[in-house]
Amino acid sequence: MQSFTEENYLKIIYHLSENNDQAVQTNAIAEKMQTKAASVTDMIKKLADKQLIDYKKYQGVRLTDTGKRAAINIVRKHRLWEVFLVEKLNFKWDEVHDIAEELEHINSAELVERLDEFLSFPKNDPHGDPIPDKDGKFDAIPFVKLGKLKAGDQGLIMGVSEHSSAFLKHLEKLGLTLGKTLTLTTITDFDGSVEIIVEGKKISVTREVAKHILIRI
Amino acid sequence: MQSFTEENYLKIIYHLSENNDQAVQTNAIAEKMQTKAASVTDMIKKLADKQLIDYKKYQGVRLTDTGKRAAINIVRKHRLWEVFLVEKLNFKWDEVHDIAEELEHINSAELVERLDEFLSFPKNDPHGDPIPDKDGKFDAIPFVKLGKLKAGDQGLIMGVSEHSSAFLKHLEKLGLTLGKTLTLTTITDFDGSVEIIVEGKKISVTREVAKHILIRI
DNA sequence: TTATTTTTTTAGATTTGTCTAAATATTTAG
DNA sequence: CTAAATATTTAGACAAATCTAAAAAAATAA
Ligand SMILES: [Mn+2]
Ligand SMILES: [Mn+2]
Ligand SMILES: [Mn+2]
Ligand SMILES: [Mn+2]
Repeated sequence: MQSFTEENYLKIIYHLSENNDQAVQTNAIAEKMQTKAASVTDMIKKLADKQLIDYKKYQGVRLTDTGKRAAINIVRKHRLWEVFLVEKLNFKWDEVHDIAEELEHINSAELVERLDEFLSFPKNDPHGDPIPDKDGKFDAIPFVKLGKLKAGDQGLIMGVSEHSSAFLKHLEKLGLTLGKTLTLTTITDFDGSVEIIVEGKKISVTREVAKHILIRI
Repeated sequence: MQSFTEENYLKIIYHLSENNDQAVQTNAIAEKMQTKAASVTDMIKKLADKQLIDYKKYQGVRLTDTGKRAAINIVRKHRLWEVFLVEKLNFKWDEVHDIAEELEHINSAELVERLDEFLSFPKNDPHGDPIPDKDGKFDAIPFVKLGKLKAGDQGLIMGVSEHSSAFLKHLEKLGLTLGKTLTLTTITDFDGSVEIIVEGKKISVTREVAKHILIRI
């Protein structure tokens, strides 16, 4: 079994290598963990000793199969707890992340399976992210970022790539929640902001925001 | 905020002083914490520095008001999570304690209040123990231990004073679960075991078991 | 291809919670 | 009331996770 800290490192390494199979750099981990590179090097050695990552000095790290399985299990728990908090305890989607950061470390396979069942085996969490099944399998639905759409394109909001409370509250206020259909009308060259229509209403969205909205066409 | 370890010490000190207002001894804490007396002395000093306990060398410890409030809040969380596990996730009463030992440290006042509401503000946990409310208040229902009843006495099983899985499974097998009515027919002088009638069936219960069954007459 | 910048690692300390062994205080028994 | 037994504390050490400062390697630029 891993400590909380080890689990957090594994999860962060997993997320950093999720969308590209490069080795993950010490500094990237340090930034996400909000710690110093020297501390990361220490922990990296420990995880390598435990065969949870492959590591060669100065070459960055990669999760081993065992490490990846452990990381995905933590992600699974995180997302299931988020569903629980939103669906059963009526939290809003911007309120659940920090609590799930704690709950994801609770250690009971039986608990996770029963929670999954209690929630009727949800496929996605409140932010649209896929929930891995017991065996770590999940299908990543393909998406395009709103910022990459062209004028006239139409699509469905299926997720976000930024999970801060501030960002999620902002989307909520704009009415840009999961499942909503939108049409892109104009792209402003000047500042990269986009005009969209959602439920008949015209909305302007800055480039920074558009970058983090995931669309299925 | 306290560390997990500090919280566990507070909870144990609370339970050790629950039924008598004596100061709690170092060795008693050490036994419950499954650690050494020297370690307890170290932690005691730390908790005293934080004004969570009153401590004079060689004199044992007492919770301060702040310490007691913190301890009761942990107990509240423990018991609410146990209700959740039994009522919502269909765990048995002998399976929930260890998981609740972890869940009780999750840190979110909002979560606790919403969980309480989700469970319809339960008054007792699956073992009959009272659940303190938000302000730490609860009423301890008076009870007599089965081992102290006299022949002919009748009563209701309202709790247990031993929470090991082995003990709870044993009770379950005997049909001695919360809410059952029983009548004591005979006390055996020889070994202190008692004969009882539950739902028409005659059962013999050893002294050791009878000592841990709480009865309301 | 050298020099500069960036990244990573090492060395040595610190904090938290624990331990063993030894010293000291308190309680119990004779 | 003294001696023995028990309970508690101190001293000194250790493992985990972190830090700062300095050294070393790698990447980038001139
Ligand atoms: Mn999250
Ligand atoms: Mn999420
Ligand atoms: Mn319990
Ligand atoms: Mn209980």
